Amino acid sequence: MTLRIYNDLHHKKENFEPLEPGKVRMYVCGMTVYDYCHLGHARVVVVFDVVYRYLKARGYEVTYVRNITDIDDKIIQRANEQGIPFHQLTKKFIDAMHEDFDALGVLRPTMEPRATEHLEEIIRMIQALIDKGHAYQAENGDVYYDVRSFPEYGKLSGKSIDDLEAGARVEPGEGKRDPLDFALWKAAKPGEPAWDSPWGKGRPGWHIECSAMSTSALGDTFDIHGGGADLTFPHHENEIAQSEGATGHPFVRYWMHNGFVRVKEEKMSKSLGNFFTIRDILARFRPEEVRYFILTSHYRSPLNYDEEHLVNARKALDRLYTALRGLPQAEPGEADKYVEAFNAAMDDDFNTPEALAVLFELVREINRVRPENEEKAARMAAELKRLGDILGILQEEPEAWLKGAPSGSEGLTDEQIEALIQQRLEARKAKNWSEADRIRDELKAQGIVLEDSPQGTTWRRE
RNA sequence: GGCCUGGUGGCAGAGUGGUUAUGCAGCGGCCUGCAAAGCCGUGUACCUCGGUUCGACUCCGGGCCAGGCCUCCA
Repeated sequence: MTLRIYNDLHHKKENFEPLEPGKVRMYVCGMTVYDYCHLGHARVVVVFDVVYRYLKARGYEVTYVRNITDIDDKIIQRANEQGIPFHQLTKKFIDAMHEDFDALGVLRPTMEPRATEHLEEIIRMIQALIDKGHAYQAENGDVYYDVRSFPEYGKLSGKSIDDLEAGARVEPGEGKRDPLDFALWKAAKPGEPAWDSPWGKGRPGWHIECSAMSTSALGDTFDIHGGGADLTFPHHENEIAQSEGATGHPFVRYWMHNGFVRVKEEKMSKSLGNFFTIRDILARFRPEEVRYFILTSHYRSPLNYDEEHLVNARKALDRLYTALRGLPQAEPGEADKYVEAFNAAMDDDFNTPEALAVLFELVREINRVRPENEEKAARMAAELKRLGDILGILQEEPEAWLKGAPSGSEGLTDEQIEALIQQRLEARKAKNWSEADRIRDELKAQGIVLEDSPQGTTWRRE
């Protein structure tokens, strides 16, 4: 079977063939760290975390690079507002970002390069662009990319230079030869953080850092470049112009962009102010619920944020964990049909909704088999858990999950619940059904669901 | 204005030229002291108008609607 990936460069699914057999080099645009991450950021990192996990599960050796933009206009502005050095601000939000992503079960990338630690590569690439006639220094000291010098400009976003030209704005005092030209190096203004360069003190533009860090880590040409769909233009278009202009080699083989998170049919974004930070959401929902919710829609489709959907995610996960509950440890097996279907779904451009559907089909089979053949059910359950791991779910102890309370909730302790269950057991022995039902109703009112079986009574929080 | 996505059942959300998505919710049954969980069964669907086809939700064209990019944005 062949893995197929929707390549945004050609607007179609293509067979995935890495540059070097058995190895995958992948770069994803990470965060600009001037604030807490919101659900839109969570989607990018979860989506590409699943890509990373699946490629590894498929046997590839994956080098996964996700950068951190730790110097830019917004960072400087925010640091000035707070009266602190910019690196103090970025440290705070890098730490917060790691906390959030770790909570969501996102594996750390192979490398997390920061712009401020790669000035040398950035400067070298800008110099190469100047040497090859793709860039120039303007009178104000800034260095700009000469878009007209790169005939293929627009090939990723499907825009023509002339169309862009019509709508382009010219900011006064920028010194660009052409309104479409973009800054590679920004000359320092008084009081701004600055680094030495052949063009005087200044700092790198946003686009060049990704080109420099990706190619220095992964080579002139690498396999996958990902990011949010809003980066297609101009960020990724500019990356292509910079990297191919500087190296003379093709830059990226497969471009992948994930769709937006929406709130009431509108893009969730900082500028619209309709965003929910990851930590806001994790105060009310468990990380795995958020992760599951993200994976219920295909990565290129829009994802509508709504608390009801998180509640639904919880119920769906309950069903998966219920199938795992109470089965002995076993080696994965007896589920080849489902494993094949799962892989087929993932091979089809990482179709996680389809892959999840396969998991539920496997669950039904486990529940059917369990009464007759617990050993077999256990092997199938182990397979379910292994597949879940590829999506980054189902790794908790089923009992712990099912008894787990939603974040931030209060209520009865486990001990109080167990005590009430004991009381009810006594009542049931005495066939005092009304008392038994009273206790069960009382617990139900507290969000505790009891389940009687021949093996005894189990409970869970709903 | 230019360019790009998408419009599926009560909700969410895949997919396919003629056959059950899946989850939640609903309904009937089994199980249960009664429930819950689970299992079995079941209903509601493919924006609109044309076209291609033996046959289209699925392909093509128009329309309507929604979202996005064209400026920082994951």
